[in-house]
Amino acid sequence: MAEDRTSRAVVRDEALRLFAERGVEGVSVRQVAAAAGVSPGLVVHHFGSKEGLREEVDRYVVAVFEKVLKEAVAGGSSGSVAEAMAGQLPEGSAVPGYLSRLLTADGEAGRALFRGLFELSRQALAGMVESGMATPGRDPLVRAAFLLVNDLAVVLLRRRIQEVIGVDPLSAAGLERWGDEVLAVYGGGLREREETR
Amino acid sequence: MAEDRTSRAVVRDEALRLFAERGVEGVSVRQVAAAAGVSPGLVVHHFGSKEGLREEVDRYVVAVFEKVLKEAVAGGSSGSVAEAMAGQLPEGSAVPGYLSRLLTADGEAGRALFRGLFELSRQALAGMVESGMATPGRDPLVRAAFLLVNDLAVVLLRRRIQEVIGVDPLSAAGLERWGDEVLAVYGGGLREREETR
DNA sequence: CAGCATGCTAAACACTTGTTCAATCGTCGG
DNA sequence: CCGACGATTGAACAAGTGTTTAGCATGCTG
Repeated sequence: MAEDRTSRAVVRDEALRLFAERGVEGVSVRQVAAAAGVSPGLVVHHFGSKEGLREEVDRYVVAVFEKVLKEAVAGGSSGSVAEAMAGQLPEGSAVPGYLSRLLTADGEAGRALFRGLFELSRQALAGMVESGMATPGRDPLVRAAFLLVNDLAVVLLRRRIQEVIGVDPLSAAGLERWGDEVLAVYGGGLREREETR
Repeated sequence: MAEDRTSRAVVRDEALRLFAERGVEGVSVRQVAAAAGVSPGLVVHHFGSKEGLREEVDRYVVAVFEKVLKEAVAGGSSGSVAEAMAGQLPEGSAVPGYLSRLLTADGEAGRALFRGLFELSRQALAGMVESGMATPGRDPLVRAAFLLVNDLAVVLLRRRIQEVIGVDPLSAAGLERWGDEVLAVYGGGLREREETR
C-alpha cells in the first residue's frame, strides 16, 4: 500500500511520538529518521536542524491542540481541557504526552500556551459568574489558575492516576468518573452530601 | 572557607540541581563533574555509572521529601504537599523540580512515590470524613486522587503559575493566596459566597 | 531535448558521550 | 617509616551525536 503522507509529515509525526515518549534530549536524529524510514540527512534537509524539528513539532502540536479545543467548545462540552483532548484525539495519540512536556519544561512555546489557557480559564470563570454558577472568589486570578491547573493535572499525571485508580482518566470511562467527582466538589465543596444517584 | 561536605555529596547535590533543571538526559557526566569541581572519572568511581548516579539522586530526593512530609505533619500543617515543601525546604531548593520530573517521567521511583502519596491522600480523606470535614463522595478513590493531583499540580506547574499570577505559589505569600482559594472551593464549592474578610 | 530544482541517500566530518585505566596524592595503622 | 588503601586525576577508548557534503535519481519547465 502506498504511503500517502509526505515523508516530511512522517518524520514530524514520528518525532512527535518519540519526543513525547522519551523527551527531546532522549531521542537522536538518527532514531527519528529510522522510525520514519528515511535517512538522517533528510531530517536535517527538511527541518534545518534538530532544533528546527523540535520547533516544528511544537508548532504542530499547539495547532492541533487549539483546533481540538475550539471544536470541543463548538461541540458544547464543558470547558475541560482533559475532556476536549479525550473526546477529539484518536486513542493512543501522542499529543497529550507532548503537551505535558511542553507545559512542564521551560521554553517559549509552553509559556505562551499556558498563558493562553489561563486567559481561557479566566473567561470561563467570568462566564460562570455571570450565569450564577460560580462566585469570583476573593482572588479571581488565583481561582482561575486553580481551576486550570487542576484540569491540566489530569493530563500531566495521566499514567500515574491510571496506575492507582485502574482506569485511564482520559478515556471515556475514566473521564466520567473523574468528572462526576470534580462536579461534586466544585458544586458544593467536600462536605456536601450528594444525592444517592 | 573549607569544603565540609564530602565530594561524593557535592557531586550528588550538583547532579540533583542540574538534573532538576535540564533533565537527566540533558546533562552529561562531565557537566556534573565540572559543577562539582571534580574529574569525570571520580563521578563514575563513586557511583559506578551515570545511571547509578541517577538512582542515588532518586533515592536521596525521595528520602528528603519523605522527611519533609513527616516533619510537616508533625508540625501540624494541613495535609498539603505543596505547603510541606514550601515550609521545610530552603528557598531555591532543587528538590521540588526534581520531584516533578520523577512524578511525570516514568520509572519505578516515581511510580512508587505516587503510590505512597495516594495512600496518604486516602488516609487524609478518611480522616476528614471521620471528623465531619468531608464526605467520601460517590467515588472515594477518585476523590482522593483528585485532591492529590490538584496538590501536586502546584508543584509541577509552579513556574507557569508564577508567570501568570505574578507570585511563586510555593513561596509564603503565594501559598497563602493559593491556600485561601483552595479552602474556599473545597469548603463550599465554586458557588458559595465567601464572607467578606 | 537540455536544464534545473527537488527529494533523498551514503559517507564523512568534528565533537561529545559514558566509561576505563594506569598513575598519583594523601592519610592513617602497624 | 612504610605499606596499604581510598580519593582523585588525566589521558585514552569506542560509540554515538548533530551536521555537512557530494552525488544520484526523478520529474517538471523552458
